[in-house]
Amino acid sequence: MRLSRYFLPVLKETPSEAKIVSHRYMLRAGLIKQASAGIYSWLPMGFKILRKLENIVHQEQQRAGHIPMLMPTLQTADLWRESGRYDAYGPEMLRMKDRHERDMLFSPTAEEMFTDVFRSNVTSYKDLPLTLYQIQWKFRDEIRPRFGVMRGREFFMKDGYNFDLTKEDALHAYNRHLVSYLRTYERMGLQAIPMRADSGPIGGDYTHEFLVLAETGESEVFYDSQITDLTFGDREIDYDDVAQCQAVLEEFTSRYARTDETHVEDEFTAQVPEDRRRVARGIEVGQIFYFGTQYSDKMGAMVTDENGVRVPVHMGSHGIGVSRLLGAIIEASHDDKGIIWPEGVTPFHCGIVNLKPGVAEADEACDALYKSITALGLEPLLDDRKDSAGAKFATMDLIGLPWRITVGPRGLKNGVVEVTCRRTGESEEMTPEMAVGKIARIYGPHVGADLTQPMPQRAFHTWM
RNA sequence: CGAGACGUAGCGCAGUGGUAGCGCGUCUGCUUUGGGAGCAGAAGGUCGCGUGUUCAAAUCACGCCGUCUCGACCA
Repeated sequence: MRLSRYFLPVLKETPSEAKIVSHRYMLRAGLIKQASAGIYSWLPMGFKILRKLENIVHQEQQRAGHIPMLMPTLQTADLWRESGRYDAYGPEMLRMKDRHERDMLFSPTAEEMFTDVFRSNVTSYKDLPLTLYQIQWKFRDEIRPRFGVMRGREFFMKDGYNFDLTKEDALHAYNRHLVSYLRTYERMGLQAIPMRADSGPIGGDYTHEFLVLAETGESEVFYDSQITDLTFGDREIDYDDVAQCQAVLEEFTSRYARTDETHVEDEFTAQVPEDRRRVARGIEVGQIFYFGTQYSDKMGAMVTDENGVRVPVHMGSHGIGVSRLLGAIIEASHDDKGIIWPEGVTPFHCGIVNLKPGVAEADEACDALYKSITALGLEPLLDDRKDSAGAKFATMDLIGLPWRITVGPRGLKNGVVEVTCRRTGESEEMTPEMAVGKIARIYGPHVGADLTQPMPQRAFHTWM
């Protein structure tokens, strides 16, 4: 993309309503514009990042064998009356009437919808296990939205629902989600720690929240410092291997890690040596639940087991706050000049700054770099505007592309361009060909090779 | 929802009863160009909305709406 043809309304000054760094930088970098309290328009570059995050979530969910679909945002009250949540939910649920005076709502979550789809189509244990999910806009009418997209009213969220014959099977689904979530966050350049969480009104003993450590986090967290040494890396995972998924869960959840909701100081001090005890703040970016037959009982989601007995299915639900992740990533990765995007989610893979647009050799060198990088399957952002060097660098630093190639007559005279790492600020001069090679090597692990396959041994009879 | 603050140009702000301002940004032209350049010119405002007080309201009073902060609540 050429900046002269893009739409990137950056701000030099910070709008006064933005209090935390991610909100300030999202506004200044031209990612979002507030439409009303807790509701945002996604400007082109913000939308691009949102789509990147969405794609990563899709890929990792499908790799785990989970099946994507899409539910309506506007739903009638009927199903919600069936589960009892229409009355239980309170004013957080945005309610409205259609022209026929029917009670409608903007979905804040979708247990009822998914359970209804399941019960209408699945009747035998042979069709299990099954995990359906969506990535869709949700609405919760928060009393006081704040912190930009970190706590909006409208938010983009992945929500998935597993349907299993037994509790053991459902717990495997729980583990599978934990593993896939660890992979997902790590691809986004985040370390998200699974912490024992409060199940809240949804009930059930099995629930973990995933928290990204950040000073501005909404939750206080207590953990064993050994946890932050754990990484998922590129280990091979067979999502159908029950023991393997269980082992990962144990590896990542055996040490003390809790939010303030479940923290018990005595257990903390008993289990963790003093030099490894950490108290910090965290941003919640996901949560997994096993809740048993709560919804299947109420809504009649039953299957016939191998003895011919109709039994309610065991369920769980699992969420990732996709729009919130933009804020979380920025909170975890920025400096005083702006955002620093991890390579896995950056809106453009590298910036090319033409210091002298209009000068033939600079224009030609930039065009050649642009074409070579595009040919690698990568997207460069070329700043070809006639503006001062300082202004261009400031914009590039603000929007946070992890790599920048600076092209000017001074360097070209010696046959070199400058490659700068946004994170470290280190620059290196090299030929344009070497610069392209460097960018190619950096992004090698992040492009291509994203194979996704559903679980091989399951055949669902209405799945076409 | 309780308490508090604030709504004036795209953004940041000044203007406390007498013709609507400043900085940044934007646009035009020229000169510039290795870390948010210079000169000249220009565009851009129902002063959140309504009612009232007054000869006169951005300014005072009342009501409403919106936004933000702290708390409670939440992904």
